Amino acid sequence: MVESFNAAVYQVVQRIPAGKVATYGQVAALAGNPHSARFVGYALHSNPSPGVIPCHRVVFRDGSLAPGFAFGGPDRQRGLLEEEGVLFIPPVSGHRNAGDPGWCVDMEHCQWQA
DNA sequence: AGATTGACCCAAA
DNA sequence: TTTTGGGCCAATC
Repeated sequence: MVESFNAAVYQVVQRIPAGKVATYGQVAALAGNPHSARFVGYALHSNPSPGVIPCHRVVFRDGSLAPGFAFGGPDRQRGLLEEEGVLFIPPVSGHRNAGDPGWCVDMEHCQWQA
């Protein structure tokens, strides 16, 4: 593997099946850097690769979305995920909700398992 | 050319 | 229980 960490991230994200979602940590680990979840999000933010990367399938560990989504807003993302069959659930108390207090992905049933 | 920030996640104090 | 710090790579100023 000689491709940059960035490229590895893109490969993993594209590998996520429809109707499933992966977390930044999950993608980072599959990319080969379990301790670099930060750069996963940054890679997508900086180099969305000609729109080939389904960033909307990448969510927080809690199931919420990144604060600065780039597809047109978090609303757009929820619609896309729902279209693919991802289940959404209201914010669960006792869980870390980081950014979007609106809706969270049902990680219990929709998290992508490599 | 060098320094800083940036879509995160986990562990320890 | 909450808060702080650490860890990594790449792009941008």
